[in-house]
Amino acid sequence: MISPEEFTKALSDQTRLRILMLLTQIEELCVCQLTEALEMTQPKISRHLAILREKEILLDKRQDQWIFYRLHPKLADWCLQTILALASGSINLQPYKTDINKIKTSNLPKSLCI
Amino acid sequence: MISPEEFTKALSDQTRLRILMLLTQIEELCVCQLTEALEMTQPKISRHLAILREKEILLDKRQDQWIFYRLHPKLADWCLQTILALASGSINLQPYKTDINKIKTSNLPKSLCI
DNA sequence: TTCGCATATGCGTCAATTCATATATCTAAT
DNA sequence: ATTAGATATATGAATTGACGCATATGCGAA
Repeated sequence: MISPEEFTKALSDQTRLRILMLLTQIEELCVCQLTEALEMTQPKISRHLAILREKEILLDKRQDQWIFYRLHPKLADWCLQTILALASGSINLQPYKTDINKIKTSNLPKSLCI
Repeated sequence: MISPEEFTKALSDQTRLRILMLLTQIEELCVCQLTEALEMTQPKISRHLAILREKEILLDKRQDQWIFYRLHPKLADWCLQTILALASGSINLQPYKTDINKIKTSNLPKSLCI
């Protein structure tokens, strides 16, 4: 079980916050969607995802050629409540607000388009 | 107004978390009480208090020879909710649990004893 | 097997953070 | 004004953290 200190350290980076805030609004996202929405290099996104995955804050799953990330379904309740409280303060601020809009207006990975 | 990123950075240190968790349980505490309960040097406690004070997460008030700290009464609701969510996951864990017991069994600053 | 796409990791560097120690400041009391 | 107690700040060493770039891995298609 993650400690409060490890948890807050995992949240104490804007890139990781932006990823987490998006995942409170949109159930799952693949690396390429995050790379596009946050306008960052793929290795940078991937490295931050690895930190959140190793702490079991996010869960990854491969689907075809993409790897999708979502909030870990077994996340402790206090962790989820913390993330949701941060989201309530973030989603109307930049850059978080714009991130969400970008994701919602962007295309899904090809194979998921019907 | 503090940004989500600044706020999570302010929480991402065990000493600062221990101070904050105590202040969710006990309305106000002076520096010497914190120094004693956390068993840390006074400059170390003072430096971490300064970080929380500069971010307006804590408010200080002088009373006689002591300076008391408490959660800032104008703290944004999402900040308070975040701190309370962390507290719900922390107060039964070490070292947070023991910190609270130490404070409750320790003496108050002299002038406050009736 | 080889190619191409999506994602992950290794490494060197630079910036930020923390700590211990020493010292300064502030207040109250003498 | 001096002293003592409480708290704050400055400094420098050591650690940690994030980044860019290059490269590796994993998988499906040809």
